[in-house]
Amino acid sequence: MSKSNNVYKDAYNRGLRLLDETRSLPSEPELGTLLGVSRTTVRTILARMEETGLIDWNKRSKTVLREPRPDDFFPEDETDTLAEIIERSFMRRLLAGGAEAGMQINELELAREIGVGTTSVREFLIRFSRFGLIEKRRNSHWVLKGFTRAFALELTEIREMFELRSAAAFAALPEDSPVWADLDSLEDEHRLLAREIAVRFNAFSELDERFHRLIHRASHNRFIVDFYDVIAMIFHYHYQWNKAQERERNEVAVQEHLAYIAALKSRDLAKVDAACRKHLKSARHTLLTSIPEGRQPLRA
Amino acid sequence: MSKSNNVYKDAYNRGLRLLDETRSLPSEPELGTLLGVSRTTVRTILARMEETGLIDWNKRSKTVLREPRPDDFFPEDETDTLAEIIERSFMRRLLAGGAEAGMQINELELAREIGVGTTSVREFLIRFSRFGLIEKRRNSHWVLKGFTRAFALELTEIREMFELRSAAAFAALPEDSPVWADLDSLEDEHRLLAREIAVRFNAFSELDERFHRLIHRASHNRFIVDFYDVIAMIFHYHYQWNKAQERERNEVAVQEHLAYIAALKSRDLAKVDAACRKHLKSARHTLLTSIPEGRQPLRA
DNA sequence: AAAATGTTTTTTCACGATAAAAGACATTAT
DNA sequence: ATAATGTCTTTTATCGTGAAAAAACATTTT
Repeated sequence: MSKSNNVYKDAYNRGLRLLDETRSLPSEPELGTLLGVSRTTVRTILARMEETGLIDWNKRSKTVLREPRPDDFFPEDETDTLAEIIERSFMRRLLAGGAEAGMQINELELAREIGVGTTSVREFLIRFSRFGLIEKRRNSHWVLKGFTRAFALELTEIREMFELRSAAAFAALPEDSPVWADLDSLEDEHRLLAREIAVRFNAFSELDERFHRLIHRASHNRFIVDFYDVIAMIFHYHYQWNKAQERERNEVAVQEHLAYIAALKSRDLAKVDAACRKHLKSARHTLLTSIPEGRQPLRA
Repeated sequence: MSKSNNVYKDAYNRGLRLLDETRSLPSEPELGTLLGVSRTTVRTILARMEETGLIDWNKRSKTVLREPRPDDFFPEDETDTLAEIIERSFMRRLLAGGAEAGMQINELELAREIGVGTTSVREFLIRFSRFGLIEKRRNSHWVLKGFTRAFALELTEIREMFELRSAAAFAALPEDSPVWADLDSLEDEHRLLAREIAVRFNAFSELDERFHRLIHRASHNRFIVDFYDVIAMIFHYHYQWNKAQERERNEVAVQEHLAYIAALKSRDLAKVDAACRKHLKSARHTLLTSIPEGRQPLRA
């Protein structure tokens, strides 16, 4: 086996959802942009849609014949990229205990366990190394540095430095910058979520990421923007395993975001700084309490 | 062909240098640590040394028979790792003009041109991507972002943020920390270089890196420490192609370093801050003047 | 018994090969 | 003439493979 056709399968599933909305599909290039794939893949998708009787396809005409049924969709897990599969397996191992700092990581073993080639695992580890959790020994194995309190402190130190700077840059943006509209709509989403927090509290993490990314982008600095990938990755997994008081935590965070947004809109740098610090402080606290480790590192 | 034996060849060359110093070689494990390779490689080296009549090898006894001649050494270029070869080729293309921003990078073409497999090129590009000069389009090619003025400004912005913080942390280190001794010996090296600057000015870049890495390490933050890799990489190539007023620039930098060191030793945070800022300002200026680009970005 | 050497096994590194996906070119339809 | 479709070519993603290098195990020497 060489390459899975998950790109096709994922695009096909997304394509099925388009059938509900229209009587006939647009042109091939248009579908390509819509689904984010090449025309080659679009044609493979159309071919199958015709085969399964979903559409009638003849050159430019692509008439919808019937609505897609649940069994028309490819199974969810066949649409994942290899990188996603490897990351999930790796993180499960890492968080499911038994992952002591200093432990060595074996490419071959990982590859066998996940059922993929070594090349993919190697590439994953190289990409993953920028998160600061693993390190390579020159022509030898990888070493796990562990998701420790020290790691969390180092991460949040940078995060705070970057976000304070980005927030200040954001507040200084001209009136006519499109980010203000983005901020307004994020504010609306926050208000909506605040009202429905009891039932939709788990929708927060996604909103959280969009909000912070918007702020970081104001820095106009690729290193700051890219660093948010590290934070996002950590918080993504953190949300999955630390469910304690999730509702309460998110409720507090939404309110902090709203205060933060208000401060940004005021363009008062002192207020922005205060609101930003307050939110980051509680975000750090949440992260730290979820790391079980008795002893605090020496450097406070 | 599968894997070159550059590890062996490089270790062999370094091993030859040991022959000058002793009558007989130490044990295999000891040689392994000394050369930074496994015992397997040590034994391959010893086998060849015996074959070429350099030593007499019988179990524990490894008697030196003669001094190594120049032709005993493997050629320099056979001791490079593939990663080094690829990086050099890539940077040469990137700096040798014709590398416009937005240009796309072709893995296969690069691999063919350098004469290596595609896997190695892919892995190199993934590793290299953290420098912020290239970016991957999801299941498609890489895009060159270009070594532009904007890049240099973003890089130096982070550098200044990190170094000011590290320098402050450094100055706050306790009296008995071993870094003060390191700083002292670096100071000596700087004084020595200052005296011989006329003839040894090109020894500065290596000293520069060691000095700044020492300071960054005081942050005790892996993200700050790792970020110096980006700076080091840029400066490494920058030094190679911008030779204008190299001697003068380095002379100034050495003096700035000495002032910076004095400030650190005084532990006066205000002085540290001032000396650090002054040096970083001229470093930024040097880097910026070497980038030919008329228009300055809008965000000043 | 501790440390070295001798031997075998495992892992890493790098390649060529192959299917999926993208992209380029030629042709046809509006 | 522009934009779509049809066809062919190139590139990317992934695997299995084999040599280099590391690591583990067994045996001998001090």
